[in-house]
Amino acid sequence: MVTIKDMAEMLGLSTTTVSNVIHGKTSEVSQMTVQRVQKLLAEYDYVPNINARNLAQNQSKIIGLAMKGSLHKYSNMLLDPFISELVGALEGEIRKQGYFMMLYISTSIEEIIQYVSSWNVDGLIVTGMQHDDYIKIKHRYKKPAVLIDSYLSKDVIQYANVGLEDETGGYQMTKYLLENGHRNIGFIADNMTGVDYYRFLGHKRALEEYGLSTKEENLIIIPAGKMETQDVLNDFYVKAEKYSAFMFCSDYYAAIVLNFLQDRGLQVPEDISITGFDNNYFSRMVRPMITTVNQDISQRGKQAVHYLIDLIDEKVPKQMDIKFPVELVIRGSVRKISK
Amino acid sequence: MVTIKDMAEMLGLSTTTVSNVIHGKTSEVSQMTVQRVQKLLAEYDYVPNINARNLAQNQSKIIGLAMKGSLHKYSNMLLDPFISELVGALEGEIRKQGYFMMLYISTSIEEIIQYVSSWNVDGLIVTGMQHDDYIKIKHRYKKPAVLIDSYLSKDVIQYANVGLEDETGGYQMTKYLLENGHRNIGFIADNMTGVDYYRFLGHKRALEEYGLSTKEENLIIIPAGKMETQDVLNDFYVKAEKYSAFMFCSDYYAAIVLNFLQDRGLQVPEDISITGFDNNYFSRMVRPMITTVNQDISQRGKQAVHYLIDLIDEKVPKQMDIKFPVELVIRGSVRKISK
DNA sequence: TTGTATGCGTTATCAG
DNA sequence: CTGATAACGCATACAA
Repeated sequence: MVTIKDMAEMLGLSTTTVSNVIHGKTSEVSQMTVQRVQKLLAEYDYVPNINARNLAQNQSKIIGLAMKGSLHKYSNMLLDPFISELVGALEGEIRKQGYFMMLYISTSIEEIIQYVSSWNVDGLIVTGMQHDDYIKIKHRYKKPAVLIDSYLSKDVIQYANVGLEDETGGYQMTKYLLENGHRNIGFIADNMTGVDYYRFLGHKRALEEYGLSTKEENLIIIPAGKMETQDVLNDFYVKAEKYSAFMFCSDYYAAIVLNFLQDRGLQVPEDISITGFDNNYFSRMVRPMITTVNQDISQRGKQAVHYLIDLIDEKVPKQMDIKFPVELVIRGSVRKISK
Repeated sequence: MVTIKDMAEMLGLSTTTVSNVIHGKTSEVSQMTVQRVQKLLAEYDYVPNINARNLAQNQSKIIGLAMKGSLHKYSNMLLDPFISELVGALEGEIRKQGYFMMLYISTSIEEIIQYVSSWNVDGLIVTGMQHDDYIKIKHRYKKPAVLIDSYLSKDVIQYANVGLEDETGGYQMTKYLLENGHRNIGFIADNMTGVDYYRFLGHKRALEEYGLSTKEENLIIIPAGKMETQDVLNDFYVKAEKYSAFMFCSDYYAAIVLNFLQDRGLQVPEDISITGFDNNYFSRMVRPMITTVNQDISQRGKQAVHYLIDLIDEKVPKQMDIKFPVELVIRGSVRKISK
C-alpha cells in the first residue's frame, strides 16, 4: 500500500504538493510536477486510505441505512421484496453520488445509534421507525437524516420524510371494492402503526362515505412473521365464509393467502376477493394477478438519497414531508357482486 | 462527540489509561480508576471513532461484498431473490461476528478493487466472478477473500470457494425428467460460464447415460435481463410445441415462463413440463408449484463468512473448495409421459 | 510554485 | 499501576 509520503519521497517533493495534485488543485502546481506526480500515481496504483482521509476531514462518505429489525430474530429482512427493492435502489443511488452505503440493522435502537456515531456516518436514511425511536436517534445523532415512511408530528421535532399517500391508497382500494358491491371487507395488517394505520384510515373514510362503519371484527391484525403459519392460514379459510373480500396491506401477504385459499379449493375472485398493496412481483406472480396499489419504491429511494445529500450540503430546509402518489392497479382478484 | 482525550482531561488521567479501561485491560488498572472511568464513559455516551481506530490498527472491521453488476445498468440486482437472500444472510452473519458489511457493486472490476483497497477492507466475499476477474483482484488485493459460486482451476491460483453441487443438480433434475419419459428437453440459461455451465454438464451426463446426445438446438441461451421481453417469451410459446420439458437454471426464469405459457392457454405440466433451480419463493408462489433443485443459500452465506473470518485470523488454509449438497424437490410442474 | 507544521482520535511502546 | 510520546495517512493553514 503506497502512501502520499512514499510518493513524495520518491519524487523529492512534499506531501502537500502530491496531495494537491491528487485533488486536482493543479492551479497551484506547475505543469511539470503535475505530470511527474500523476505518472507515479498511476504506476504505483495509488489509492487513498479512506480512514486517514476521513479522520483528517471529520467525515466518512458513508450514508447509513438504519432499519429496526423485527423481533423474530432468525428472519432475513431482505426476503421481503419491499425491503430488498428499497435497499437495492438506495445502494445504487448512494454509490452514484459518490458515497458508500452501510447497513445498520438491529432490533435495538441504542445499538444502531452506537454504530452510526462510531462510523461518523455523514447522513442517515431511516426506515421502519416511529416516533419514539426517532426521538432517541435525534437525541444523540446530530447529522442529517431522512426518514422513509414515517409518520411523526411536526410539533415535536423537525424531520425530513419521504412518504407515500397511504391514506389515499387505502381509500381508493376500499372505494373500488365498495363500487364492486363488497360490503363485508376484512382489513388485514401486521400492525396498526405508521403506514398501515394510515391505509386503514383511508379504508375507514371510504366505508363512511358509504354510510358504513368499521366493525372491530373486520380489522384483522396478524403479528409479523406469523402469516405463513398454518393456524393463521386456516383461520383465513374459515373467515372466507364471512367476508366477500380480504384487503391486505402488502402484496406479500395477499399472495400467500391467495395461494393458500385456492389450494384449499376456494376460487379467487369467485368465492373470495383479495387485494394487495405495493404492486411488486408477488402480485404479478400469482394467478389471478392481484389487484393492488402501485408505488414506485425505486423512485422514492432515489428521492430520499438526493434530499439527504442536499441536507448534508445544507442546500435545503430541515423540515420536509413529501408524499408520493399511489395508483390503483386493477387486475383479476376482485369480483363484481351484482345485487 | 466526546473523545478519549476529553475524558482523560476531565479525570486527570492519561489517554492510555482511559484506553486501557475501554479495552478491558483492567489487570493493568486499579479498581478505583476503572470505576471512575467507566462511570464517565457511560455518562457521556462515549463512542470510539472507528476511523481513528482503524487508522491506528491498520484494519477496518469491514467485510466487503464484491459483486460484478450485470451490463444493463438500470437494473437493481437485489430484485433477484437469490441475490437478496444471499446479501441478507451475509449481512446478518457479518454483523454477528462483529464486522460490518459494505457492498461494492460495479460493472468494473477496477473500480471494485479501488474501493476495496481504499477502505482497507479486512476481507472480501466475491460473488459472480470468473477466472479473469478474480485474477485481477488477487493481483492487487492481498488480504483474504472467499468466493461464492466460482469455478476456477487450482493450478492457476489459490482460492477459497463456497460452491454448490451444480453438476449433480443438473444431473439429478435431468435424470428425473428422463425417468418420467421426457426426451426433448430444452435447457435454458442466461450464460454458459460458471454455475450454469456445470448444471449443463450434469444435464449432459444424464442424457448420455440414457444414450442420448445433447443437440445444439436444445441449449437455449437467453441474455440476462431479456427473459421478460415479449419476443423471448413468445419464442417459448412457439418452442413449447417441440419440447416436452423446459429445464431452467433458476426458479425466477422458470416462474416467468410458466406464468406466460399458462396465460397463453397452455397447461403445465399437461402441455409442457417446467423445472427450476434454487427452491426459492418463486417456485412456491406459482401454480403448479415448480419442481426444482433445493439449495440453502443462507447456510452457504454463513459458511462463507465463517471461513473468511477464520482466514483473517489465519486459522485455516488458503485453498479450500467446498460444494454444498443439492436436493431434488419434486412438485407439480413435471408430467409423467407414458409410452 | 513548493514546503513545513500541525491536527484528526486512537492505539501501542516503553519508561517511570 | 500510570503517563509521555510516537505513529497511523491525509489534509490544510500558513510560510517561504
